[in-house]
Amino acid sequence: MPELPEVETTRRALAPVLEGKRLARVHVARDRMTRRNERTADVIDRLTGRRVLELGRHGKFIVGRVEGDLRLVVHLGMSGRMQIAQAADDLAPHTNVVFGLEDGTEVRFVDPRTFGFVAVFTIEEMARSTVSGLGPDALDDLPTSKHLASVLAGRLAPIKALLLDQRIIAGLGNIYADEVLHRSRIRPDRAGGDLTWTEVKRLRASVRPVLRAGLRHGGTSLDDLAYLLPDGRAGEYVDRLQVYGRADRPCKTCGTPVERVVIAGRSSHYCPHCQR
DNA sequence: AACGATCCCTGTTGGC
DNA sequence: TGCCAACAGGGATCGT
Repeated sequence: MPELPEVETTRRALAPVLEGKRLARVHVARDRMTRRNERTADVIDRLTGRRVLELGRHGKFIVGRVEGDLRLVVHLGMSGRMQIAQAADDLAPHTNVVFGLEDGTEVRFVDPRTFGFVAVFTIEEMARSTVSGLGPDALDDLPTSKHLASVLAGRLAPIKALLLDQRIIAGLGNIYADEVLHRSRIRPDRAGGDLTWTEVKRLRASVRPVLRAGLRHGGTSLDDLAYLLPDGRAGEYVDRLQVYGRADRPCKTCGTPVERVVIAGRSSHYCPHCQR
């Protein structure tokens, strides 16, 4: 599932291919992918002939600067992945958007479930979009424990749900939220406002190590149909997951069977012995 | 305001 | 064995 480590891995692979290059041709095979713009033609017309100046990221959103004060916003959704290919190469199934460069290189957005999207915004549109409502980036701009404690104070929602709220911290998804909570030794169903100061500090201290570990291993590929690296390789962090997807299997720390519960409509995995 | 539920979408999985 | 319902999940939206 593309979360911060997968998105950052993707961004790092695409940056040298796209930065400074002119988009000669933009093809959209599924209109749903451009639903954040009024019309598909807006995406195509605004990008065609313009150069991508810089490729950045905020949480799970890839945000590129494009000539003409435009922003290219890409979200991989849950099944999206980018491919770097040549124009003559066969198209993979569900290739929904193609960015063609002048030298024949193509960046292809493959997304079977179409939860991902491509948008091109003006600065004004950007300010009205959800991207501007994102909380600080979980890796590059992680809030202090103090700030985190003040945001969590009084909140009754389970900490797992709050970690998934992109307005609080941007970048954690279902997998890494579970992993962060395991490293923090905090049960996912604890009310956010009930965490002690010590627990908030432990939580804060766990976020970046977990994300960096994911990043080091190219992210998490649960199966080869969902997220893959732009070169086609699978992310290998899946082998190092402590709890996510490991229901009824032994906790790697203590051997207690991992439990699976549903919190805020998402499956949550935790060790009932390590996490209190 | 905060929080939970529902929907979107399609490949995969589990049950009968 | 074969079919179909259930499931997975990020984010938008809606109801309470």
